[in-house]
Amino acid sequence: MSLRSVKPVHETQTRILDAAEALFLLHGFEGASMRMLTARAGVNLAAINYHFGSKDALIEAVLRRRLDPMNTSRIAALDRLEEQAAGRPLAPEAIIGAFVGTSLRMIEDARGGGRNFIRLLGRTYTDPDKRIRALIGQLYAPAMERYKAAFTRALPELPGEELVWRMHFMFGTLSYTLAATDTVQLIAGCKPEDRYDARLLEARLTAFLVAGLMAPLPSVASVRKAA
Amino acid sequence: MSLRSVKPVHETQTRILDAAEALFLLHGFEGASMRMLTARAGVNLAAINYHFGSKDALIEAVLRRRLDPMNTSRIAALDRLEEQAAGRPLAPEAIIGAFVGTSLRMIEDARGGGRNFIRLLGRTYTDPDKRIRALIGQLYAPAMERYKAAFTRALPELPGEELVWRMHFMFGTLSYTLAATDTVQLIAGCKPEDRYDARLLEARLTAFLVAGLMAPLPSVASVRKAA
DNA sequence: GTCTATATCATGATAGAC
DNA sequence: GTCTATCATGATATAGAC
Repeated sequence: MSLRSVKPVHETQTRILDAAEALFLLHGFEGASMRMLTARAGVNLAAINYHFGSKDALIEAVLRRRLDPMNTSRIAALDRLEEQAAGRPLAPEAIIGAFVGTSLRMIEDARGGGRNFIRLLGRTYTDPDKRIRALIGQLYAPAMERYKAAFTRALPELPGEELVWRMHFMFGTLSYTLAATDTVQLIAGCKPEDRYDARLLEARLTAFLVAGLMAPLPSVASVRKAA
Repeated sequence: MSLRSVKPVHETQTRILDAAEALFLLHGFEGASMRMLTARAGVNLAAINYHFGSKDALIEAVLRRRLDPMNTSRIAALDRLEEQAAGRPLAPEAIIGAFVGTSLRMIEDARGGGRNFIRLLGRTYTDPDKRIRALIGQLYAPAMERYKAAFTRALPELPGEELVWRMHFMFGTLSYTLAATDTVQLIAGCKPEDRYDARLLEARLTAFLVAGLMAPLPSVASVRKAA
C-alpha cells in the first residue's frame, strides 16, 4: 500500500478546486490556464480533464462548491428568523443581517479559501459571459425570491419596482465591498487589523444598507415629467 | 490620393481603442487576444505593437482615454458647485449628484462606446492585478481627494474613518450598478425602456446613496467590546 | 487514478518587404 | 503606416503506458 492511498479519496479534486479558486480570481476564468492551475495544485496537467471533463465544467464546479451551501445557509437563516417572529413581519435590518452575515463569515476564513471565493464571486457577478450569467442567476434564484418576499412583507409600503432596485443596489454594495476591500487604496487609511474584522465591517455595512433600503422615495414623477 | 488618406490621422488608433474597449469587457484583459482585437478593429495584427508598443500599454491607453476626461469633469462639477455656494459647505446630495451624474451621462452613450467603457470600468475596479490597481489608484487619486474634502466639510460631525468607509460603499454601489445593470436577472422585471433611463436611475441611486452616507453611526464600540 | 507524450491550434511579439 | 511571414511559447484536449 503506497503512501498515496492514505489521502482522502477526492484530494486531487479538492486541490484543483482550491488552486482554481485562487487563480481564477487573479487572472480571470479565461486568463488562468490549465497549466497554471495544475502546477499550483501540484497535480498533472491531464487531471482537470480527467476529474471535471473540461475547463468550463471546472469553472462551474468551483462556483457550485461554495455557492450552493452559501445560499442554502442564507435561506436557513431567514427560516430561523421567521420561525422566531411567529408570523410577524421581520425588521429590515434583521433580513439584511441574515444575508450579509453569511457572506462576511466566509471572508474571515482566509485559510479555508473562503476569502478568495468571496472576492472571486464579486467579480463573477459582473462577468458579461452568457454562460456565467445564466449559471449565477440559476444558483441565486431561490434565495433571491425568498429574500424579496421577506422584504416585501417587512416594507409593504415600498413599491415593488423600487424594492427590486434597492435590492440590486444592496447586492452591489456588498459584492463590491467584498471584492475590493483589500485592493482599493481608499481604505488604506484604516487600521490594518480592522480591515478583515468582519464584525466591524458588518456593523458599518449594515448601517449603510439599512439606511439605503429605507430611504425616502425619489421623486420619480417629477423626473418623468422633466424627461 | 487614395481614399485612405481622407481618414482622420489617428483613425487606426481609435479603431483599436474602440475594439479593445468592447472586447476587454467581454473577455477580460488577459482573455481578449491581440488577434481578436485587431480582427474586430479591421486592422493588421502588427498594428497594436506599432501604435501602442505592447498589449499592456494598450490597456493603459484604453483606461486613460476616458478616465482622464471623466475625472477632470468630476472635479470641474465640484468646482462649479463650490463657486455657487460661495464659501458655505455643500449639501451631501449635491456632492453625490456631481459624482454620479458624470458616470450616468456616459452610460446613456451607447453609440460612442461610453456604456461599454463604464461597464469595463466597473470590472476593472475589482481587478486584483497589481499594475491595474496601481494605475486606477493613480488616475483616481486627485478626484477622490477633492470629493473627500468636500464631504468632510459637508458632514463635519461624521468621523473620518467612517466617511472613508461610506465613500467606499458608495463607490461600490455605483460601479456595481453600472457594471451589472444589464447583466443581472434581478431587475429583469423593470420596464425595458426604463433600464437605460439615466435620469430615473440617477434619482433612485442618489436617494439610496444619500441615505447610506447619512445613516446613523453603527455602534462600533459595542461591537469592539463583544469581539 | 496518474503519468508522459503528443496533436492541433492560438498566443504576444518582431523583422523586414512595400 | 501597413503588410506578410515567422518565432518561441503556451493553450486545451486526448491517447495510451503504467
